Amino acid sequence: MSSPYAAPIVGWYQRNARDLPWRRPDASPWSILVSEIMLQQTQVARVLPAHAAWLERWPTPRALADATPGDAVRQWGRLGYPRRAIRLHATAGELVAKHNGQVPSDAATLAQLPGVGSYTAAAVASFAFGQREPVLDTNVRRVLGRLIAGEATPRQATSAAERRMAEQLLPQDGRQAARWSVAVMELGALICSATSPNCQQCPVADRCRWKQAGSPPAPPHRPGVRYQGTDRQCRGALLAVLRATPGAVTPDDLAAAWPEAEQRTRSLASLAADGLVAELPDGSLTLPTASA
DNA sequence: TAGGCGTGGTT
DNA sequence: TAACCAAGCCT
Repeated sequence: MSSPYAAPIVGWYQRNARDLPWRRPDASPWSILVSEIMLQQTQVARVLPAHAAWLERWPTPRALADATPGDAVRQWGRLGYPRRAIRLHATAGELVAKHNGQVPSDAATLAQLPGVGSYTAAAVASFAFGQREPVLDTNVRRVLGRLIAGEATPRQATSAAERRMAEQLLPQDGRQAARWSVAVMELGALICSATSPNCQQCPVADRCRWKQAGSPPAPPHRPGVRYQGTDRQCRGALLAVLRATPGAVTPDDLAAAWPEAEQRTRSLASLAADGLVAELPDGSLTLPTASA
């Protein structure tokens, strides 16, 4: 083990880890990639059924690439951030076109896929292929931030110091590095949570700088962003109509879902720019049926 | 780099 | 109950 934290945290993980489909030994890289995309800003409990249904329908990248982007958006359902469905479909196409239908094993190649950023690239390289990559998600950042820096919550942007710290803590062996990363993530999800950490159950509470400092609260952050009445809500309402309707919908159908015309028009344009909506020659709207 | 981007569970 | 939060990405 490469740090005094590894043994207690990995040991805790082996006793307390949830049994999740994408963690099973027989999980394919594709299954793991799909899970990582779905888990972006989305709770595990909501991802579980969506992931199972997605893999049942599209067990391989090639299967998804043969579907339309609209199929992907419909299957995505109400998971949120439907651009993820469009980008996952586009990724499937790239895997077929450039990677022989396979998920690449190195983080740099993964990071070039649409919808795959630094976190997801590292997670797939590590969890699916045992590559030695630091996996820095919000859980890891919070756990290490508390444990070592003594701060309640991470800053908004990942700092170079955080990357150095994650790198230094990472075991040398790739498989052990993956086990360490998933263990820290799980600790952050189950014990060292954002709002109500359960330090009584924490395997490293005796060496946590944040706890030693008396668990000081996080500094106040910027006023929360509203949702009611935003373009986001409008986009969601319009897309819900499109998902629920086989074939095309009329502009009147959309007007019924969101009466405010100016905002509706603007949101529809942004959905089209994202490749989430297509306009037919007769002026009706559909989910995209070909590559955007 | 700050802000936009969905949806639902939790407190 | 109105925030807050949830395995981020992109521009």
